[in-house]
Amino acid sequence: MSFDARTCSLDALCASMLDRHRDTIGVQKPEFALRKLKVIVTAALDLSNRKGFQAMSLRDLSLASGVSMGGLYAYFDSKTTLLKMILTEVTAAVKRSLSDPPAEVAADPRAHLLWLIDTHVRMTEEMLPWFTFAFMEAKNFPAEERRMATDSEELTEAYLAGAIAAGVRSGVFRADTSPLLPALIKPLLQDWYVKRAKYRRRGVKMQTYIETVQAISVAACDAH
Amino acid sequence: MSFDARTCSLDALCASMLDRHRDTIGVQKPEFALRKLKVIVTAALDLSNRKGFQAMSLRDLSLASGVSMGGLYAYFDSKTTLLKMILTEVTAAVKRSLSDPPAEVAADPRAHLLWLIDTHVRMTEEMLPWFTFAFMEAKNFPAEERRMATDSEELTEAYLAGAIAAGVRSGVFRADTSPLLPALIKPLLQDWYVKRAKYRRRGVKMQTYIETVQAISVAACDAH
DNA sequence: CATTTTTTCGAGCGATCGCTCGAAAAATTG
DNA sequence: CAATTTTTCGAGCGATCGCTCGAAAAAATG
Repeated sequence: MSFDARTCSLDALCASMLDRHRDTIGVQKPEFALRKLKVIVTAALDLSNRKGFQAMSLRDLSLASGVSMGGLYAYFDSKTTLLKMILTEVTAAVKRSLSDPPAEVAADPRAHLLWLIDTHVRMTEEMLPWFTFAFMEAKNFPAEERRMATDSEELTEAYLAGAIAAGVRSGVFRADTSPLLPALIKPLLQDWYVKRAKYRRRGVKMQTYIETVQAISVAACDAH
Repeated sequence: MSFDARTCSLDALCASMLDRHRDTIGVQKPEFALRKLKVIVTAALDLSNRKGFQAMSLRDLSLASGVSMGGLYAYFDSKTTLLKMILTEVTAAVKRSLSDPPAEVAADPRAHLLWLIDTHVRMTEEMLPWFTFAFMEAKNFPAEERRMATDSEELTEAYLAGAIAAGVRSGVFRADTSPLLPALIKPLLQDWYVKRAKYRRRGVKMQTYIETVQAISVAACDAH
């Protein structure tokens, strides 16, 4: 299936969070819970992305979200749990969005590679604060949460590697394509959200960015 | 001049720090000061890169370096000053290493581009913990220090852009080379230190990495 | 509307933070 | 070796941290 932005909306992601943790979340009524959770998560991503997750105090979060200190703890039992909840949704969204390409795309390695690049950039654009949070903060996370982030990154790289390997086998990509290529396409994809402010400042359109990364990637492996 | 690893050693960088801040550093004798400063900086980079600069407490730093709390403040007057001192050395090292290529390299745009890539990777390898600190932590820095980091990044990109523009003018690079190319070579260079652990785990040699990034970059702009 | 349940609140707890400062230890000097 | 300077030390200060919990407010119930 092609990329569906609706499954990456704030609403959808918070609803999923609520569902995944309905046993530990103290608020019973979904309409109450969803409304507040969205406010909390929005504020948490914003504060974290500006000062770092560690530097975001729960008093900051309380003030920014308008939810009292005690109120916050109806949604998570520790600051680390909040981190894990957000991280879980990001990694799930990555897998959901990249795992099943349209049939006609999956059959064609070059199309598959182009599709992965296109979908990844669109997904990160849609979930910008989530990705900024999950992968720029990752190195300061506790061990278990850091592992979640790196596993998710390696999964993306594995999808790229799969498409490229298939292309090499079928002859549309050169046999001497560098084995480092999948690892190096990854930072090209990540730059869209890591340096988002720079590209915005320069007026770079998402479509231009996608096509440039696609061109660089294909030029590095295409058999001409 | 070509890349000189000696100017990027711990000794050289700490000596430079000492010189730059000799008026605010309370320890008079250089032999005392340099020895301790090296220990402090080494520990600070290590702790910061594992837990984040914000999360590194000065008590952690005191314990890891073997220098007492009070002793630390003979070298900086605040935690932010320590940050700024390290950042200053990194940005100076970038400018020093990349600003003047050998004459025969500067005259040839393709050689210049290859040289910038080679030199950047070698420099970041030599100063690995410094770069990890300066650019992975940057987004959580106070405004002024964050600006230092981004300015340094833009300087590197400007060097790449200069070499590529010269190549386009002289016809060795295609006229329709993407204007995004310099911005996108940057994350390829950064991946060497951002994901250093991954490349080490996979046994990727620095020379292989350099050559692959060079090949991808040239393939994206070469006139064939 | 009285009662019960659910949600929200924020002052307060112990721990830890960046940082200071007077005294001890070490090195230098005459 | 006594006197002086330089270096090192760590307990303690006020502020802030993550987190708790009993009470108030709001909503649902009968």
